[in-house]
Amino acid sequence: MTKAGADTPRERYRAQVRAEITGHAWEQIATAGASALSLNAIAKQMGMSGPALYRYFTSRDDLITELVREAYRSLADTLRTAAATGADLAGLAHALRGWALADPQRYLLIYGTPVPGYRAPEDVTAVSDEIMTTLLDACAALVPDGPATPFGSYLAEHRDWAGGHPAAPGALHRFLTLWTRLHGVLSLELAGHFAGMGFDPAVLFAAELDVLAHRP
Amino acid sequence: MTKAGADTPRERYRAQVRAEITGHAWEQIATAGASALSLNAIAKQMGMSGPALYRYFTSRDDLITELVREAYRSLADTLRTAAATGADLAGLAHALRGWALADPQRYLLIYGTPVPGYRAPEDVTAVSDEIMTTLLDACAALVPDGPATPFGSYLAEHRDWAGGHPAAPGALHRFLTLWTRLHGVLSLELAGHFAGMGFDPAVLFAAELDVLAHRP
DNA sequence: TGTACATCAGTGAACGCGCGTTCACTGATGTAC
DNA sequence: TGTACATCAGTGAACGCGCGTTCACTGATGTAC
Repeated sequence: MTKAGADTPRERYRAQVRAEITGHAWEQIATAGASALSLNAIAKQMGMSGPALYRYFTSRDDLITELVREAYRSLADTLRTAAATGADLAGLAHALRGWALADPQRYLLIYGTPVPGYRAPEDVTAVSDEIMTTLLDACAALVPDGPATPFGSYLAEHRDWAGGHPAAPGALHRFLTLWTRLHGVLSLELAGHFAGMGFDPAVLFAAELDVLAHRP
Repeated sequence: MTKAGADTPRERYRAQVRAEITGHAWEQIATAGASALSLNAIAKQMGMSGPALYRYFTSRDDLITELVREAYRSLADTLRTAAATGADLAGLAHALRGWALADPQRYLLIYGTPVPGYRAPEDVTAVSDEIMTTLLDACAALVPDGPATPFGSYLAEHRDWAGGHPAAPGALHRFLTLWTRLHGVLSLELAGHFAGMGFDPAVLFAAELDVLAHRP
């Protein structure tokens, strides 16, 4: 067969080198941002010639795609693990914040300004959905449910994105505001826009989360 | 004298060419993002040789700085004009949204993922403060004022950023949540993260704004 | 009003750089009998 | 266990490209007497 899951020495070696490449790629992104990612620079760091990387990634875009996949996968795992160990909505939110602060450029790679001309591959939508579902579950588990709101009713009629999730309108509303509000605080913080303002972004984050845990 | 404000034909010509350069720069940014900005490409578009632009900007970073300045200036003017014609907080928010949607990359240039290695110049903070002040004024003008909140009290003790603005704690809280919440919705919308979700981002924006107009 | 001079916008050649990517190749690793 | 062959990781040279930036220059525009 020699298919995807095979575990020959060569396969293992390939996987290891691929991991080493993405490792250096993440370092590079953390330092200089995604637009500065260079295959040749990575090769140099690894003590290899540039063309060698083409054994592992068919192009620069292919490597970026892998990084995007890894980022989504990592966030989804982080949230799923937190949920599995009993975290409620607030716990998930703090897990999200921790994940974002651990590597700002990784967060910004998927939720920041899109790389111009780059289009995310199809298969990340599944992982992206997993992230949403985990958060949506936590919203639905909250009692009391969010009160009936005009926007909640509107969402109940535009819930295709929820993929058949049986969440009540209040939960849908809560999820969307959670997502956008936390992202608002996080992205401004990561971009340095609170620098020198004299308050702790963590307190603002907690305040926004506190509101969300009680009313949408 | 022949100082800054002079209006000789040559000065006017210089100003005009500078404006033409930034015009093409904005087009380029709107198409391919800030990281793809190229002096040579702009020169080609204008039918000039590359080095000619160095008569007008000392470097690529200098041009980007000018664009950042223009963006802040433009947003500050938009909000100030709206406020001067009687717009309340909701009116300002809609002006902000209109400004952002008119040129997404312009919004993202100042509020999106920072260009790696680029540091904004000192003198934009004044314009940035003007933007904040306009919004803070509108928050302070709202009645009833926001209720006393733990975060409001916290901000009252960490209000250096408000630059001596006589806003009550509730107004400070309201301003910060306004900023982060609207940015959260706007930036995700501009980055295309709501694409295919089946609801209208404008409705979400309006819902968030509606909450803010009544309680923080 | 006309001439002499200074200013300055724009050119073209050049420098050095790093990029993504291709290609024909070497040499080591694994497989089949 | 040993030999013949196939696979495949990695190299080095090369291609074409566009970038930011410098420099010595030409020629037009403005200024001073």
